[in-house]
Amino acid sequence: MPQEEQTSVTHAHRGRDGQEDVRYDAQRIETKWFERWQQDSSLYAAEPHSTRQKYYVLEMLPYPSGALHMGHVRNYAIGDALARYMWMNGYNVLHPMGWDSFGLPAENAAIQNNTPPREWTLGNIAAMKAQMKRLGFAYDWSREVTTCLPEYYKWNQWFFIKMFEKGLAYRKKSTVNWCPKCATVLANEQVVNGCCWRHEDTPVEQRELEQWFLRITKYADELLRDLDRLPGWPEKVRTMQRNWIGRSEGTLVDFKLDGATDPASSSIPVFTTRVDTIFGATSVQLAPQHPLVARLTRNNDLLRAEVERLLAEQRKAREVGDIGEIEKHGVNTGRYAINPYNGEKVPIWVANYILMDYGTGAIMSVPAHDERDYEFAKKYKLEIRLVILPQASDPEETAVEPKLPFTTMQGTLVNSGRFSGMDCEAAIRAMSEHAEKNGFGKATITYRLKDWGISRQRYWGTPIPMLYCEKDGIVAVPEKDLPVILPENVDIALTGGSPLGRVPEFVNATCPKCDGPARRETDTMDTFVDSSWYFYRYTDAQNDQAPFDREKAGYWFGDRGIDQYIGGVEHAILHLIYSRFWTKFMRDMGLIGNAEPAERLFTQGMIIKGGAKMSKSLGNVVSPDDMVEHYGADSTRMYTLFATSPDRELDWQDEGVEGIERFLGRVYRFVTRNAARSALAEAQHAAPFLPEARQIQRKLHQTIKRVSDDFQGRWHFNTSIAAIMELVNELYAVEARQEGHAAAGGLHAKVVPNSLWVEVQRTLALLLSPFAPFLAHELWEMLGEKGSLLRASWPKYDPALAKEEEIEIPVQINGKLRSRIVVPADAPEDVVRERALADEKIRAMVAGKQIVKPIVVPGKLVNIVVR
RNA sequence: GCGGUCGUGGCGGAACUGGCAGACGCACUAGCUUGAGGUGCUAGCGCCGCAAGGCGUGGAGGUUCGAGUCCUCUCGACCGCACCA
Repeated sequence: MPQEEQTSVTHAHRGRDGQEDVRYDAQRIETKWFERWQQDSSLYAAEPHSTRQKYYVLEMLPYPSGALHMGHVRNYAIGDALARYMWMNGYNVLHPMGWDSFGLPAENAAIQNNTPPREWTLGNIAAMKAQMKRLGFAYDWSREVTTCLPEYYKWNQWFFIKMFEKGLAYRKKSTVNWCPKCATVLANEQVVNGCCWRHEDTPVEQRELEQWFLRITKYADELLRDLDRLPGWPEKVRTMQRNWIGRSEGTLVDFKLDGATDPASSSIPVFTTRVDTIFGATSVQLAPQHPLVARLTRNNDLLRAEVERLLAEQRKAREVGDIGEIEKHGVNTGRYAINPYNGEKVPIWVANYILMDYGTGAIMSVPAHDERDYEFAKKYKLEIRLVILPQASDPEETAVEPKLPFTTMQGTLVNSGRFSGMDCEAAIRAMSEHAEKNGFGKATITYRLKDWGISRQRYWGTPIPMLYCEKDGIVAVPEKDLPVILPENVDIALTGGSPLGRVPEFVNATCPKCDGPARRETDTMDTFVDSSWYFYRYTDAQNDQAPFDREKAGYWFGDRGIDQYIGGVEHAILHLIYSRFWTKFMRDMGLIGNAEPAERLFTQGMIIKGGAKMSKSLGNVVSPDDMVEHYGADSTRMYTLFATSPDRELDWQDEGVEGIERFLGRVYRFVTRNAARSALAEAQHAAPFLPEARQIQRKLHQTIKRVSDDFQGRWHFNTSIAAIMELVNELYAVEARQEGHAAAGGLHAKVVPNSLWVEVQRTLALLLSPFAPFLAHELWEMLGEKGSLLRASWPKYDPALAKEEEIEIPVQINGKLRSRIVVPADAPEDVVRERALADEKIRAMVAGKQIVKPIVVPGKLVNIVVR
C-alpha cells in the first residue's frame, strides 16, 4: 500500500545544511518593484490597435474620499487578477482607472476644513493613486479620467445640449427635500428618519423647484427588453432593474366629474390593472396632491385642512420609508365621479395612501377585489360589491361566495352588464377595447421608472450649460463656448439656493441669439451623469474635439460593449441603469455601435467584520494602508481573493492575512533554496524519473488546470489559491524526501530532475502573478528571467501529464463506505468490479449475503447492493 | 407582502453535472528547531466511543443502489422592492 510507505520516510527537520533561511521581507520586495514599475509608464498601456484580440476589463471608478477602503481593494484585486491573466493569454488588454470626483463630500470638507473642493479632491486623488500603485494594480494611467476637470465635464455639457436639442432634456417643477436650518436642498440620502442629517431634530420640508430632467422613460421599454439580452449579467441585477423599471399593463379609464363646470377639466383619468372589476368600483380615490383636490376643496376650509393632514401623513411615511405601513386615512369630498361603464355615481375621496407619482394619482376603489380597497372600505363603511366569482372547479357546481377580498384572476364576471360571464383575462381585453371605442379610455402601459431629475442646487458639479434670456427664453450655450467653467473661490456656505447664484460674473451672461442680457443656470448636474459614460472616455481620454473618437471607442466596445465590468451590487440600479440609458442615447446619435455598455457584469460581495459592515461608528474598519504596511500588498490582495469566492460576502479576519503571508513566505523560501539549480546540467544527466518526480509533475499540471479553469469559469479564486498551496505543500514534502535521500547518501540523491524542478518554480511564479504580482516578479527575476510577467505566457497544462495512473476508489456496501481499492485509472468496469469483490474486507462482509447488484461508476466508486 | 441569496467542524470556507463530506487556510495540541522582537519544520485535529463501530451538511418527509447536492413542507439569516392601483 503506497499510503503506508509514505509514513516510513524520515520526516526531516529540514536541516538545510545548517544554512539560515532568508526571511520573506514583503516590504523590501514590494518597494523594489514598486519603484521599478514607477519608472516604466508604458508597462500597462493598452495598444490602440493590435493584431491581438482586444479585452476591456473595467472596475467601477471610486469617489476620491481620501483613502481606499477594503471594498475597493477587493474590487480591484479581482479586476487586476483578470487583467493580468488575459494579458498573459495574449490579449490586448485595456485596464483603466479614473475618479468620480464631483459630489457633496468635497463641499462638506470645504466647509469644515476651509479647503476649496478642488484642492481637497485633487489631493485625495493623488493620495489614492499612490495607494493603488503601492498595491500594484496594473492600470493604464495614460488614460486616467478625472470627472471634475473641465476637459471631462465639458462633454457632460455637450451631451446635455444634444439631449436638449432632441427633447430629451427638459425643465419642469418638482418636489425636493429642503432643510430649513441649512436653508438648502438635501439629497435623498441625506434625509434620515424624515429629518436633516445635520440637524436630526429638524424635519425635512418638501419644496417645489424648477428642475432639469432627462427623459430616460423614453427608453423604458428598451431598457426592460434588453435585460433579456444580457446573459452575462447576474440574474439578481437584472431582476432589480426589472422591478425598478416596473412595467405594468393596464387600462386608463376616464371618470367624469359630476356637475363639472369647467369642461376642460371635467374628467378624472384612473389607471387600473383590473378593469374587469370596474363594475365593483364604489369610490374614486385621489392623491392629496392631485390637481383636482385643490379645486374641490377651494370653498371648504375644513376639508382643505383634512387634506393637508393626509398630505403630511403621506410625506412623513415616505420620508421614513414605510409608506407600505401607513395607516390608511381618507376624507370624502362630497363630490361624485361617474363610472363610464355603467353611468353610476360614486363618491370621490382623498386618501393618504394614493401616490401622485404613480399612474395618474387617482384610482378606482373596488373593495371586493383589492386588499387595500377592502381595508379602506371596511374602515369608512363604503359599499363592497362582488363582481367576480371564483371559477368553479366542477362546471356542474355553482360558484360559491368567495372570502373577501377576492383578488385572484381565476374568476368569472358577474353583475357586470354585457361583460358578465367572461373570465377575467378576456374581460380585461374586451373592456379596454370597449373604452377605446367609446372614447373614455384605452389599454395602457405605465412604468414605475421616472424621468431622471439631474438638477442639484450645489456647487461641486458640472454646470448645466443653459441660459435664460428674457427675449429668447431657454437657450443652450453654443458648443463653441463649452465648457462652461465652474468658477473657483465661490462661497459655498449653506445659506440656501445654488452657490453659483451668488457669483455675478458667472450668472450674468449674454444671450447667443439676441446678444441681450441673459442669466445663466446656476444648478449643477447630478454626479451620476459623470459616471454614465466615463468608460467611453478611457478609449480616447485626451480628445479635445469630441467626447471620444468613434473608431477608438468602436475598437474597444465592438458591438457588445466592455468585456467585463466589475463592481459592487450597490450600483445595480442607479449607475447601471443610467449607463445603459446613456449608451442607448449615444447609439441613437451614431457615436457607438453597441446597445449595451457591458457584455458581462460581475458584482462582488461586501466585506464585513464581526458580522457587521465595516463602519467608523462600529470601529471595525480595516485600513488597507495598515495591512500593506504589516503584511504587504501581495498578502492583502491575495487574502481578499482567498477568504471566499469573489461574489460572496467576505468576513474579514486579520489572522487570515497572516496565513497568506506565511504561504507566500513558504514559496519565497522554496525558490530561494532552489533557484540556483541549473536546468542545463541536469538535462545532460538524464536522471531517472522516480515516482516522486512523476508525482510533482502530475500535481503541477493539475494545478495549472485548476487555476486556469477558475479564470475561465466561476472565478473561484479561493480554490485557485488553495490549489497552488497544495502544490507548494507537495513540493515541501518531496523536497524533504530528496534531502533525506541525500543525507542518507542514497544513490538517487536527486529524486526530481533539475529540469522539472526549474519548470515547477517558473510555473509557480506565473501562476502567482495575477494574485501576488510583487512576489511573482521577484521569483521570476531570481529564476534568471527578465521583463514583466505580463509579457510572459500563461502556462499550458498537459492532460496526459496531469493524469493519474492509479486511483483509489471507495467500495460501499448498501451505500456505506466499507473499503478502498487501488486500480489503474483507466481500468474497465468489469476489472474494477472483480477487484472490489475480491477485496478481503468486502468478501468478509458480503459472505452469506445475496448480492443483488454491484454498481460500478468507473473512476468514482463501487457500491455493492446486498440483501 | 413580493422577488432574490444563503444555512456544512471551534472559525473563514471546499465538494463544477447526485458518487470517499470537511480540500485549502485560521485557531488549537504535540514533537523538533530557533530564539530577547508576532520564527520555521513535521504530525494530529467533525462529534460520540478505549475499541470495533455508530452519528453527522438548520429541521421533517420523499425520490435513488447512493443526497450537502434533486423534490415537498418547514425554521432561520441577509439583501433588494414595496398600499405601484
